[in-house]
Amino acid sequence: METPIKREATCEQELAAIRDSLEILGGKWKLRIMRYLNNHIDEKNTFKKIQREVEGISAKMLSKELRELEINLLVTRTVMETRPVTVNYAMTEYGLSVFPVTETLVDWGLNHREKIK
Amino acid sequence: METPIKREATCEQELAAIRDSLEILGGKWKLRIMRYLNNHIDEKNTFKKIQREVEGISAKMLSKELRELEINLLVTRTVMETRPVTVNYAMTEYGLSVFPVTETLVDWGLNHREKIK
DNA sequence: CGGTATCCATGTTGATACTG
DNA sequence: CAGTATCAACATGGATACCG
Repeated sequence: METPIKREATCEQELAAIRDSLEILGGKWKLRIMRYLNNHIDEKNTFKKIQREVEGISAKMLSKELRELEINLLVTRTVMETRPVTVNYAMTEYGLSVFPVTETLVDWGLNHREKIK
Repeated sequence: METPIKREATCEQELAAIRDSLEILGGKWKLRIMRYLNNHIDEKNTFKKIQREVEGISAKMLSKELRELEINLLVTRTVMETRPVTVNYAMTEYGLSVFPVTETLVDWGLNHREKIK
C-alpha cells in the first residue's frame, strides 16, 4: 500500500495539475486508445490492430498519441523481431490509474445529462 | 440525501458522458471562472469584475463561457436594474458538484507530475 | 456596463503519399 | 508492418471596434 501523501498546492499549481490531467484525458484519442488496450489485455495489440479498432484514427495521430502515452509511462511499446517487424502496445500498471479518474468523469457526465435534459 | 442510482452504460455512452464532462472541465476558461466565483461567493461578481480577475480572458470568451455555464445550470445570471445596468454571476448549488470532480483531476495530475519527473 | 461583430493568427487534425 | 512527410481543412481563441 502506498503512503498517503499530504499535498499542499496553490491555486496555480492546482490548475497546472488539472491541465496535466486533461492533456491525457482531454484529447480526442488517448482515452479511446487506452480503453481499447485495457479491454484487450491478453492480446497482441499491434499498431495496425489498434488503428483498425479505434474508429477513425489516422496513422499520423495514432503514432503521435501512442508516443505521448509512452512518454507519460502509461503505455509500453515493444518491438517484436518478427518478419516483418511488428510493434506491440500495452497499458502499464501505472497506466491503469487513469481509469478511476475517468469513472468520476463518466459518473458526473451521466448525472449531468439527466440534470439538463 | 439522493437516492443512489444504479447505472448501466455502454462504452459509447461512457465516452459520450466523458465528453460531456470535459466540455465543461476541459476548456481553457470555464473552470477558472467557476473557481473564481466559488472563491468570491459573498461578493457581487459582475461581468467586468470577473474579466478583471480571470487573467487574460477577452470579453468575447467570457461572454461565451458564461452563457454555456448558464445553459448547463452551473451558474446563474442576474441582471441588476442599476444605472447603468450591471449583471451578476454566481455558482448554483448544482454547480458546486464540479469541484469534487476537479479534485480527482488535481490529485491525479499532482501524482503524475511526481511520477514522470 | 455588458456585451456583439468582425477579422485574423494559430494550433490541431485529416488525407494522401511515401519509406525502411 | 509501422510508421513519416507534406499539405489542406477546420476549429479555437485573440484583438479590435462598435452598440444599447
